[in-house]
Amino acid sequence: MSTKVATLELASELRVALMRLTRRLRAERVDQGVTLTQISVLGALDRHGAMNLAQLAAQERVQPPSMTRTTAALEEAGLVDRSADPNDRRHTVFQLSAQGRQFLREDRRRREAWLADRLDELTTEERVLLHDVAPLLDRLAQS
Amino acid sequence: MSTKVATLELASELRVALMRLTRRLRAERVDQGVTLTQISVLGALDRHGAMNLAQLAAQERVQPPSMTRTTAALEEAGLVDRSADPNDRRHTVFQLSAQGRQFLREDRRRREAWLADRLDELTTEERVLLHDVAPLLDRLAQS
DNA sequence: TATTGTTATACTCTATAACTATA
DNA sequence: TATAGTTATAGAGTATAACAATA
Repeated sequence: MSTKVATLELASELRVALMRLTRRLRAERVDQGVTLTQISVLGALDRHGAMNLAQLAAQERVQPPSMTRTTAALEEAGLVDRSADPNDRRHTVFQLSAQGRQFLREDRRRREAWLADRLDELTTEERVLLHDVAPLLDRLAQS
Repeated sequence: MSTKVATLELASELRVALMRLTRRLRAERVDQGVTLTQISVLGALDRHGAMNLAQLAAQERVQPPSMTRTTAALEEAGLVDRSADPNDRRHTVFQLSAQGRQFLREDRRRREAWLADRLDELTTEERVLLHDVAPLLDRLAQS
């Protein structure tokens, strides 16, 4: 089936492009000391409010031990607060600290500087294309 | 400027989506023992023929020491051959071995299985979108 | 001296397995 | 027993700095 072949080729092209761009992005972390993964968690807490570790791990599609590391780093940096859920003390609830909120606010102006600069060089059509494709990529990641 | 704000938001959405999907893809490596990064290098050697280490590193947008690791793993797996360039013995030329070529041939049928399955669930329009965006992502990675 | 590639070292991100605390 | 989270351990992928071999 030629449709299937096209799909396999597309999968290959797409994956290679994704890897290269992700690698490039990781090299461009703007703020030393706060990684892209950590910023992603801060953004999730900002969008969805306080969450426990399992919820954060599910949201970010990582295993709990990976999230333990990320939240530990964020807590040490003073960007999130942790508290035990009074109803079930096995749950650890994380939320943005005032400093974390401030970080996101400041970061919003300068983050993604490299990618934004590249996007500015694109045509309007290309930006529309990327805008349309972002939620699709996210859906693929969560399927 | 609202255009600039939109660009920053787009950069953020796009980056988060890229990270999640890349993470998901890395978790789905089909063939145990050969990683996605290694397959990417095999593909580059297949497309562009023999290359030295610096050329491979530039092609994959990594630093030379990173590529040294990758080629060492591929050589140990018997998937690439190395030889000294007779004209300049500082250059190490890498090429696909017969086994590496065979690996790519077999892999072509089964690789990207997870992503291909997901892509098959998409509409034709969505696949067209991804097909159009793949080279754009690659261009961004190389800019 | 300059260039190519490797080695030494370290950090990020991820995972699985085993453990602790709580329910 | 079952669940939530942490710790221990490991491996892939990346980087910079220092080095060896070759030009």
